[in-house]
Amino acid sequence: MTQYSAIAADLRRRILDGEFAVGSSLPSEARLCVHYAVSRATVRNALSTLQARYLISARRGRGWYVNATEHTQGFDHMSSFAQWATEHHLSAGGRFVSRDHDRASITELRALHSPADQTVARTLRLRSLDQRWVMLERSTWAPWVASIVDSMPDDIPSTTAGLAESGVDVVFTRHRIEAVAASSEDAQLLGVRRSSPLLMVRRLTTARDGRVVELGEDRYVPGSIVFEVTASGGIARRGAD
Amino acid sequence: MTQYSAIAADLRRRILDGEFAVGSSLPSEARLCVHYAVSRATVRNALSTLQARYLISARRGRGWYVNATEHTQGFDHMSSFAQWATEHHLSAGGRFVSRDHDRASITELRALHSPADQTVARTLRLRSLDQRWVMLERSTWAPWVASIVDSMPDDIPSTTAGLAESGVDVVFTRHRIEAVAASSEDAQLLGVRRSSPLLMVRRLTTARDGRVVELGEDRYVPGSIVFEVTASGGIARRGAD
DNA sequence: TAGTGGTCTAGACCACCGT
DNA sequence: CGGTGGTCTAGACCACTAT
Repeated sequence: MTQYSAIAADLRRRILDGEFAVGSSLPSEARLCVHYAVSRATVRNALSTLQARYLISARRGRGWYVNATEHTQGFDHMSSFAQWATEHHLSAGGRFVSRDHDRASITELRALHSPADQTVARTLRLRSLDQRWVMLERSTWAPWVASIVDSMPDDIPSTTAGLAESGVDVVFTRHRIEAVAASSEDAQLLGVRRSSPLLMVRRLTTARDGRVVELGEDRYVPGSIVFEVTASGGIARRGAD
Repeated sequence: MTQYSAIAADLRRRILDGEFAVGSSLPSEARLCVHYAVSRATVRNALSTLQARYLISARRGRGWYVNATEHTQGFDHMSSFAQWATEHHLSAGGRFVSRDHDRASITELRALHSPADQTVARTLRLRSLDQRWVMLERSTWAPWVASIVDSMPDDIPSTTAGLAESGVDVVFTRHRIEAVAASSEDAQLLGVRRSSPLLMVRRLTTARDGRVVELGEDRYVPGSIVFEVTASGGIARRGAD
């Protein structure tokens, strides 16, 4: 435990305990330096971590103010389905419904940054949360990871963890969120009515070296998972660029 | 322009120009200090701003690596519908369909942090993007802003801007994203079929002093707007807590 | 072992805010 | 004006990574 993270945790606790109410200001950085007996840089490091989570915000010449009493998990911390579940003390499961190899479509090739005439792996996977099927995951895997995906057991709980074991670190994901009507296949596998609303998340995951790993399309049963985002409004609160 | 933001901008330009490819490493912090003739703290401040945008990430003992060449707009920059539209060079419109005063429900009172037996303002508003109706906005306004909302013209393009003119700065918004089926009313106003899928965003907006301003529920026509999030994966890349 | 990023110190000057 | 946060310096020691 570093000093600044201990200070951040303590300040967070004091906010949750009500010592610093929403809308009120924190002690000045100088006072915090004295109180925690550290340098100003360390105090600012602690405050920055709370600011990054939108718990507090600073006003030049005035002080640090409390935005919220709750720590809300934003997309910052969203990674893989399984990782997310673990962090929330839920058990994530998965089962491959089908795995095939196929020629990539032109759209896919462009998205995968792959040369023409490549064979990709296509998978359909049911995913559960606490033993309840809540999501259907359709993935197209880039040729260079297809064999790794092939070798995974049918009930692997996390493909991201499986890839990591093979030395493929997923570091970057872009999510696009939309709403769609359930297809017949969706409805049957997820146990919902046809054309009932599903939350669809299109993902593009990238490895550390920049290569595209997977094109994913997840369809969630409404109510099973809520995507939550906390954002500070106003204009350009972040310092730079 | 501060030094660190200038350095961040320069590094970003060099990444975009291809001098540092995706997956490759940046010069070490020490080299960057020499190159830009600044102290290490300044270099790290610059790198942090790029890291916050998921453009680069660090590996202890190894160096800084380029994640992506693109700057992707995430929810960090999401504020009000109108502000978002303006930033994307789209024209946002709005029209109040109804405005009423009503007793707050118990759920609403708790969410608004309001004492019992308060009268809230309830509004239903159609919102357009480039002259197309794409969203239906149901809002419950806290008692202390109800009169401000009452005084707004029917076709006000941005209630957030209207509130700001009255001295109410919205600084904090929590979004919860789900999928729902269109009700009869939704279908009629948005021009879609009943029970067709809509993207629903529940919002809680808060003023600078911590008071809750609005409870909102937005329903988007699919395809009109895509919510996009870019996130770095891996395990707890952020320092603390 | 040499080089890297992660953390920390003890100062400094500045722009901005309220009085 | 005094107090606040924003930026910056010139060091230091540590944990981790590669060779």
